[in-house]
Amino acid sequence: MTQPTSTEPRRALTLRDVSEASGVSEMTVSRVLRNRGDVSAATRERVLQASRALGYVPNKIAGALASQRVNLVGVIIPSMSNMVFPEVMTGISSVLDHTGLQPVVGVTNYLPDREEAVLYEMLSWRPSGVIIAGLEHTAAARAMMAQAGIPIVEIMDIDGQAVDSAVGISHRRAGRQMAEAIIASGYRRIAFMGTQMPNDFRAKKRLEGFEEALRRNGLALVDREFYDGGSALLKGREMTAAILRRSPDVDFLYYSNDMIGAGGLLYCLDQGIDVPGKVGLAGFNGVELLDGLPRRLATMDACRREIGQRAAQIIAARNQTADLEPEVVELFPTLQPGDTIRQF
Amino acid sequence: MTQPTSTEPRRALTLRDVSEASGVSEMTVSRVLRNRGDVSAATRERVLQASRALGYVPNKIAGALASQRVNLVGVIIPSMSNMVFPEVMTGISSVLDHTGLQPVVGVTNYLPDREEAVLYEMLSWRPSGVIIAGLEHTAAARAMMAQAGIPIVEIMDIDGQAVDSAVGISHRRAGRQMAEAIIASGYRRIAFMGTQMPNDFRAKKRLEGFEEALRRNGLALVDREFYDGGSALLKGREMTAAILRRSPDVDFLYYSNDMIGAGGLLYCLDQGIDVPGKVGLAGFNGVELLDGLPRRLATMDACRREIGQRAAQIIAARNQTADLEPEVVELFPTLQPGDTIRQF
DNA sequence: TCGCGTTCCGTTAGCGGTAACATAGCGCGA
DNA sequence: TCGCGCTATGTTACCGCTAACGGAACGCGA
Repeated sequence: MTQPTSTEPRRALTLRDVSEASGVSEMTVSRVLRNRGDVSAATRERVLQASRALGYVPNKIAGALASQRVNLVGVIIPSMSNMVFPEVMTGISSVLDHTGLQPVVGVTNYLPDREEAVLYEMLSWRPSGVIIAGLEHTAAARAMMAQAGIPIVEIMDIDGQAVDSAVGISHRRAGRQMAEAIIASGYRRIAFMGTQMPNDFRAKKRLEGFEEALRRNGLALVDREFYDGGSALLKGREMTAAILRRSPDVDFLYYSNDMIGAGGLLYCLDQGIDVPGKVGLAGFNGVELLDGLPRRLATMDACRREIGQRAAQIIAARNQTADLEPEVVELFPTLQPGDTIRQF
Repeated sequence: MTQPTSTEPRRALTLRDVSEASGVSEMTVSRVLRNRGDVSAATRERVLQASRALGYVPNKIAGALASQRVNLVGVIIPSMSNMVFPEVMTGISSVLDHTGLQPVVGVTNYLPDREEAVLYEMLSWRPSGVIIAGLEHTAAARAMMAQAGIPIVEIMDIDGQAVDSAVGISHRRAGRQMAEAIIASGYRRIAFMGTQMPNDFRAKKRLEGFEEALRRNGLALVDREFYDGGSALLKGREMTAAILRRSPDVDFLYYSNDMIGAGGLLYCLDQGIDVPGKVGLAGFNGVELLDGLPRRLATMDACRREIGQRAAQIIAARNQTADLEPEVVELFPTLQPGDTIRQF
């Protein structure tokens, strides 16, 4: 037996090293390490011991090239820092963990060009599937996905045309529903606050649905405010202050996400404003943060975890059974009225 | 020119396809696509056109195997959902973006065995480096990192022995500092709230440093409370309520993270408790969430972004220049007293 | 004893790129 | 005109592993 040489990593170990150390062919070592094919218990043990003793780590690059199989699933999302995608990731992982597939994350910062670049980079690793947020992509990105020959699942949104499969909610409908609930509770002078980001298509669709429902009821937004960057909670406070100063007669504040909604809520409570009597508030997403607020903000959960799970299931299924049809899965968010909408 | 066959992805394209379409050798195509070696402007253009027309995406698996170079950096962190690691990721990306290196994230959920598995999986892709949170790992994980022959940077913490390089702060010292500031402000009956997690070594070290400083001043914690799971903001409220009920004479609440600290602060304000007169509060991390709170929680920023940047810089430098020495970089968090510690 | 199916393991030929070297063609000074 | 040194391109030999097939050794029923 050679020296363990724990301090000298020099050349990376290969199957050949393990094969020599255990006196069998490389192929047999490969079989043992992948649990594939018949190997006697005795040799298996011998190989495993040699492998462990040497500290051998298989080279998946070579393996993937030879077998034409990669156990990676690309996940492309716009951001990691806003509470919503981490939960999607949790859903994805919870399903993938049982399948031998592994998620690899890429972040686009809501930039279409960056999305295209990340996608290109991912596809160049020949993953078993791709999960990507949204239905809006550059033409080139769309073409790449169509050509890739692997399952693609577009998540979060279903208001549009999917390249392949899709799992999400209708943000337009979500906006509409919230507007209807607000109107039904008797509010009439409604203002909106949201992000500046031109590429947050889902927020945009929610607002469209919201305004459409207002219009159908003979109403329109009385004021609106946008922000970008910075602490969302703080921005929520600031925008709310600005709106209430500018339009003191508003009776409802609709926020495009819970974080700024929470900021707005804290501001209103600070100011001693009667919530939901004088002013009602609502956000979107159903983040667990809200559970700790002094009053529960009205919101709609976006089914984030389930979206992740369903998307991962589609990839996994398509990977096991070829020729499955693309599918579009619509989920339905539930409205959580909380304590910031008047109840009758 | 053959049909574009936009609907028929069948067999994946290879260099050969592009080579045939453009009438040059595969090697030349490879050179063009990697911008390496001399190629005449004319052929370069021809190759690029053919490549684009076909929608060719290089196979990095084959490329990596042949060149023995992989532009990936493994990043192994315990969680994505607690505000702290996303910012580390931002720091890492901001540096790596300029280097051609790409981060690949793995999440361990604070489980050592899972960390070992994730590390094994990552190393099997032969990355150019690994950034991993913490200094505590299984023996096998430690051995793998020592053997890997690539730069390894352990981040967040420097209270311990690094395998290779490290970038972080001393959590023990951070705890000590906070305790000293609290004591200096005249608080004496101090309680602690934190996570249950036995594997959050950094939180544990902060508490150790904190208690040590108390001891040196003839003090000890008068009460403590632990939680796990659930909405941190809510847990902060609940634990704070429990402590104040159980030990009504406490005059300071030290939280192991800002999120539960924020929950505690909201609770105290709800209850009309005089903060910081009757009760002072402090957290840890310096999350931007705090900016939106009605009162600014005392905290210490953990240098998260800078940790990510420095770690990425080390990997990038080691990748360019072989034989650089391992380094341990200590960063120094600053105490932000906010509005929840008495000032004289 | 023969034949045949099992079990177990080895051999061969790539996977799709790239490093390293080979070579063709050209300009240009002696 | 020759030959040298470029530049632009092609050829060859892998990288480390696995699919597919081959074959030895053995057991067992006829």
